[in-house]
Amino acid sequence: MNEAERTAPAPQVGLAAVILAATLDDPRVLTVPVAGQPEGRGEGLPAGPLEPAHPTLERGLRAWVERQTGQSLGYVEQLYTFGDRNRRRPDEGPGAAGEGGQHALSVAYLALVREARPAADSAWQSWYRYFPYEDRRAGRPAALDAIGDRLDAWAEAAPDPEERRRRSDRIGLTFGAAGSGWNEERVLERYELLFEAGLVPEAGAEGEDIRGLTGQPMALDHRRMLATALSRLRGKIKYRPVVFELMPPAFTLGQLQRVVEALSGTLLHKQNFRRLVAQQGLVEETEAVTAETGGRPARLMRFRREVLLERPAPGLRLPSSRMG
Amino acid sequence: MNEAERTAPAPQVGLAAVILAATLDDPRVLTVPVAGQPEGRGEGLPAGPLEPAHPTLERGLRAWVERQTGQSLGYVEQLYTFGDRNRRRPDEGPGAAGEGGQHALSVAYLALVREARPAADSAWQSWYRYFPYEDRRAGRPAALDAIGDRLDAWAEAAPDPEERRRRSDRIGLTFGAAGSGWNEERVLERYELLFEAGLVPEAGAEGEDIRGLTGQPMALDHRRMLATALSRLRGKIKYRPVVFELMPPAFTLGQLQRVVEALSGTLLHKQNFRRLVAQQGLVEETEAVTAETGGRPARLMRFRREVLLERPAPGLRLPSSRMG
DNA sequence: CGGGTAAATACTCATTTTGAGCATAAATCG
DNA sequence: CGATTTATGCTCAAAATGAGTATTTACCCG
Repeated sequence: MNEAERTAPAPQVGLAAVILAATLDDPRVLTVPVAGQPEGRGEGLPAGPLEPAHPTLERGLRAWVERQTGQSLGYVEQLYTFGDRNRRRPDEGPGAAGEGGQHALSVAYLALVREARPAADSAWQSWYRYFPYEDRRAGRPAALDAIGDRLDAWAEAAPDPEERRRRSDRIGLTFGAAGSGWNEERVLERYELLFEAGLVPEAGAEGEDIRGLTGQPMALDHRRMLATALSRLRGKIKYRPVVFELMPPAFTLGQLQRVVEALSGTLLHKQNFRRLVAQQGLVEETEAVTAETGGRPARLMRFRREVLLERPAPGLRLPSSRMG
Repeated sequence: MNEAERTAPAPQVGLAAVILAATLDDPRVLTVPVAGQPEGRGEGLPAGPLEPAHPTLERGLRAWVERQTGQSLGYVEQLYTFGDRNRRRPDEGPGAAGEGGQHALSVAYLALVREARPAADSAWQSWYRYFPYEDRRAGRPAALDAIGDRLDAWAEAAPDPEERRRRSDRIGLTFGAAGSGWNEERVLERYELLFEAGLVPEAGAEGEDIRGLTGQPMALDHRRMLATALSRLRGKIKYRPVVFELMPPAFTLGQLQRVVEALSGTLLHKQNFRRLVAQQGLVEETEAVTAETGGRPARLMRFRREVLLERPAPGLRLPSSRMG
């Protein structure tokens, strides 16, 4: 049920799904167990080969997901197509698939769902389990210091000065150096950098401590797919009202903000956030209020679907960071 | 040399390239002749099957392009993976590949190049040849009236009122109805709509006049790939400095603006455009000036590559429209 | 060789859009 | 009741935008 078998004489085409949901404080990803993986890398994404019976790629994907997790998908978009040889471990060399051997492709999809009822073997996991350093809601994660040190060491170890400079520029660019700050969209670039620097188990890193730093690995190249999905979602949220795919039909502005913060991994200025949402016309009030939020009861809102027909590119332009 | 042969028992994986360049007033796409196509649809994109000898998808693509056109590629990014069954003509039904038959996938890439020396059989064509209604630099194209009429007729012809409303909402959304204006990024959505409405030869439309309205068709689903590329490029130009991949090493701000206008299909306010470029720190002056622009000589500028390391998301946020 | 034309470039100005706070309201908890 | 917590309303300065006006410096033309 995964793309591990890569020996057939024709290109193997696999389908994989990054299925995301969000509770108030945790963005979630749906995982399934993957057999035959190295120790500690048994978590993976729902996936399966493209079969002749599948009418389209997307329909094939939905079928696999439903079969493996029982989850039916609403919003789905294609993410990226990964070729296996891109993602060979440095120490593996040409390896199993061999030079001139067969290709294996994975077409990865992003899906956003509301309900999070795990079924069969599947389980919802916080995605910060896989990218702990991406969550800055409680401030800059301490692990970033250690990561920075290791990355710097990697840069220093470059064969020539030219390459050294390239590496440290790249570190600055992706992890935010002096001057330029943290860009929450660069999830994939950060993961790729860690991979190239050999700081993730997928790239051969050993030791338990590495998981504390760079997060839990996944089967095959699934963590890379997840990173791709987070980059896409964190970017898209700004110019398309996709968050609402993750929200219940009625919600408070506070809850909406919590979810956006959970996705982006940063905190937002509350008053400005609600001003933005309001003036964008993204939501409308319902008559109901809820007292479940702790303090003063909040008005329940609903997504205004009409906005899709009105504004050119409605999204949540994440009003500044910091501040509760 | 194209993905026409779709009978093998394993998924056929093809690679296709949308290679774009820009002269001052024309954005260009590199085309090659494709054999065995219906009358008038012999133009296509460089493409070829993924072969075992290709180390990665992207390298395979570069090899095909070089072989077919002699063009070597610089900037390349993956665009989208198309499954063939998505794109079956309504009148064809299950057709050749057959229910339960084999899939054919095409992984399409976008490439941006500077020089435009056509080689072998290839030819550079203005992309507005394929999407004439996308060029608004000389004002709203007159053809849009006729297109609008035909689309409205299609909406009217919907089987039920529900569907009719959906269709006309969609027309308004993509082609710009009252209220919401034209969004230059929706190239793909517009093409898809024309396809579904049967207003392009690829969807079975007959008659010479249709080309005057909706543009020249291409082989297979290549026009769809081109539309995908334009959507991507028109969007990306706003938040990444990709235009410079199309510019010579030194250029004037006027030339830069002409290219951006050519890509986006709209005119920009000159003074604001240069203010934007300047304050974004995207370019720096060279010592040279050129008198080749007509009036007062202009300073030659060059792209500041360092900006990639500084600003989070530098791009050209297209300062307003209208106005020379 | 002086006037007309075409760009390029420099500034101005009113509006909007941001980023940051302050202040008040309405619940719950001890 | 007073402290705490979240929701909501409003203000204000700084920065970004949209739309012009004005000036400079070529070339072209007779």
